[in-house]
Amino acid sequence: MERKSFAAMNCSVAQCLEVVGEWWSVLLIRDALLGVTKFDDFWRRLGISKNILASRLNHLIDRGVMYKSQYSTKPERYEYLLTEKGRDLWTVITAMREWGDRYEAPNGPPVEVEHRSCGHISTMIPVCSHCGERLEWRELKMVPGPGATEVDLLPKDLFPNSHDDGTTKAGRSDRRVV
Amino acid sequence: MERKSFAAMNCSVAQCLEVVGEWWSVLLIRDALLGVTKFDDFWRRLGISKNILASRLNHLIDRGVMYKSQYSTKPERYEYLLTEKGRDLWTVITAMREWGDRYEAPNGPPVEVEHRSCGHISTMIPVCSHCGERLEWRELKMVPGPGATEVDLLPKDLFPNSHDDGTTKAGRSDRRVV
DNA sequence: CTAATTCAGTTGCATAATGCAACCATAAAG
DNA sequence: CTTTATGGTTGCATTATGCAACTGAATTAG
Repeated sequence: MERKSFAAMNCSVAQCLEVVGEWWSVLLIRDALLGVTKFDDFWRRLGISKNILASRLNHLIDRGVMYKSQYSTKPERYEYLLTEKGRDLWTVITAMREWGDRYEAPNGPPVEVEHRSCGHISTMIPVCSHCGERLEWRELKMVPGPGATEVDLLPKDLFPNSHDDGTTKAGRSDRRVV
Repeated sequence: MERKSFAAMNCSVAQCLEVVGEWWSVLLIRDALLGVTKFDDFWRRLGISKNILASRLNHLIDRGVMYKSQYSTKPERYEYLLTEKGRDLWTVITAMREWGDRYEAPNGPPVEVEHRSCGHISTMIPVCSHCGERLEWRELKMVPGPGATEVDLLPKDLFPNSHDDGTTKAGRSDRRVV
């Protein structure tokens, strides 16, 4: 009875969790984004067990989020660096940090962000890639994308364009959208 | 030897994980954002064990992310709804979904987002709350905020303003920033 | 009127996942 | 020559997770 994997779900959120959803993984990415690279530094900063740390780092490497780079030959030593795929998780980490700042930081944000190019403290405002207006949750409507498979079992009217007439793009399958 | 808690870390990312970092929690929020409200619907859509589901829902309620609302009196039944605190996690979920779309969706995004007010498929562009320019990770500089405590053990030059002269805002403690 | 179904869980048990501490190995430092 | 720094591995104890069976109240089917 191993822990159930999210890999079979046809959902990008689930796929993201499959990569960074384990305990500690997000904090490793956070620290890596701050510039931490060495096994011992991760270990000391986080207070994580060494076996778990090794396991997480290897998983992140397997999934292409980090890679090992040799920084010493005599005692053969490697540092752990983020790939572009890993660095692109900064939006996820930043969204989490800002949510935590708003709801779980009674003494105020422990860390703030300065936008170098304008020199001011900054938060991340989400705007629409098409019209540039600020995005609000209620303005968003989920629709099936090119990778969609089935749409049954979804709450009614979330996908009003699909009447389940059998003409779903990718045909029938045992997979589920979202 | 229980699973180590992140609660003692003075970091908003860790606090967020403390609320939604457990296995399944993020998928529950995702489905709740899609309009799923009933115990059985979560169970069927996710394939989660009922005991885990009950435990996660109660945790989310304890942390103020969801609440129970009675929708039937005769068989006393409740639905699970997101609070504003919970709905505000949409940025985190969306950032995860877009990352998954980019790196873990070989057949294309299973779900896309339409921006109702402009009518087009949209992605979330992060812009600076001060200058409105698009934010890039390399343009961001982490600085201690009002809730900062200690800054030792941090990678050098990440907090160049603090020379650890003992005048840190909140004084000495065993806590660590970030 | 009885049986099956729906909804919302709870309980028991087996198997992973996690945490701790001890240990290993190389090289540099004192 | 012993200690320290770095980067792990191994063993064992404790949690967390998953599965299936069960409870219980009310509604629906036959």
